[in-house]
Amino acid sequence: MRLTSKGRYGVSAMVDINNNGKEGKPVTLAAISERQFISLSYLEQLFRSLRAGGLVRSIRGPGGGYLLAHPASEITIANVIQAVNEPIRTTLCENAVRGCHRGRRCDTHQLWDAMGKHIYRFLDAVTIEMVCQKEVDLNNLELKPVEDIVTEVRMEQKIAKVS
Amino acid sequence: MRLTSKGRYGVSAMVDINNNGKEGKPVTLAAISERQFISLSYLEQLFRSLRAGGLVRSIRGPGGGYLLAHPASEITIANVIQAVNEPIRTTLCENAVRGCHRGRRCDTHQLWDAMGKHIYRFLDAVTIEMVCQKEVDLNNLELKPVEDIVTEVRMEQKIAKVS
DNA sequence: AAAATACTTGACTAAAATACTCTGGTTTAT
DNA sequence: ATAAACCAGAGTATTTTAGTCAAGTATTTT
Repeated sequence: MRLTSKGRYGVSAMVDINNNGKEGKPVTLAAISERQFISLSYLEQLFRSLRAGGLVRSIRGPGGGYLLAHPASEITIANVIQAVNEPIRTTLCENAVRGCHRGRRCDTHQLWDAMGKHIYRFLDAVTIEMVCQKEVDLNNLELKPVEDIVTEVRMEQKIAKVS
Repeated sequence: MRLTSKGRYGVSAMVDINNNGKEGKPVTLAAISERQFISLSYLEQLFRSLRAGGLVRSIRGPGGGYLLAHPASEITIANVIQAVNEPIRTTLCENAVRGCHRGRRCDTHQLWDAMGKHIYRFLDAVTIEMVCQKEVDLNNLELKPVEDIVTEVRMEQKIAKVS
């Protein structure tokens, strides 16, 4: 999983649908484009991925648009980010089995592995619905135990920004 | 704070010094270069930042090298990553005071803010010493309460990779 | 004093990734 | 039929990153 502004846009779009597509009315990409300041072409690209990931379904023709494929309470931020990003290519660090450099597991492997799990646990605990409900305190969530996290982590380039 | 492979290299180098510079002996960049597979030139660039950040001190001349400026138990991963990365330029999201787009705080602002804090709390809880002590379980750390976190968060491009 | 070792600094560059845009479709409701 | 709306792939400009190069300066050992 990569966290990029593509993922950010994906989440914004999903939240927009949940906020504006009440009563089963589909939301058009043109409407999302205006509200979220995302170009239509780029949205089309994003929704291609979201649709392939089973997160939205579309209704074609005039009056059509997009709907969430599941209740907002069942779609996590991790789901969205995973959907819009391509599968990963290994770059710096080989996978956990092979070790990091030339068969030797690097001294910091555990650290980056733990960090990735830590991030994932957060993103997996937050749903689209929670983002829409402003009163939810995202700073004190109940996270799933680490044992339930099945991901394997790699650190690549940019990761986050905390000034 | 950005998490990049530059930060990764920085942490590797700091861990290397702690592991190999016992008894107050300085560690040369050439030695780190060999052990960690980082080019000497690039290490020089990294250590310029680490030194400016007060994390290492140098001893010049033959027999010289670098020492940790503080005990490994007092240097956090957040410290290292902060030191090697340039100050941040705002791109997508304005700061917390100004709002996100044209004065309007975006619907997902809280989410990315909370995510940044979540990541920071982890990196601030892990010290160089902990990374060196393989028996520490980084997956179940005691984190500082959110109230004590003074950072402000922005999401930019790539953020993390969790396959 | 000379020489070797090692740190210091700034500028520069190549490669990769990202964030889009563009063009041309196809489907479906009215 | 027509228009709204989705679908798809290729392509491109920008940004960022990772890393190099060249030319120093400081310190210790011999």
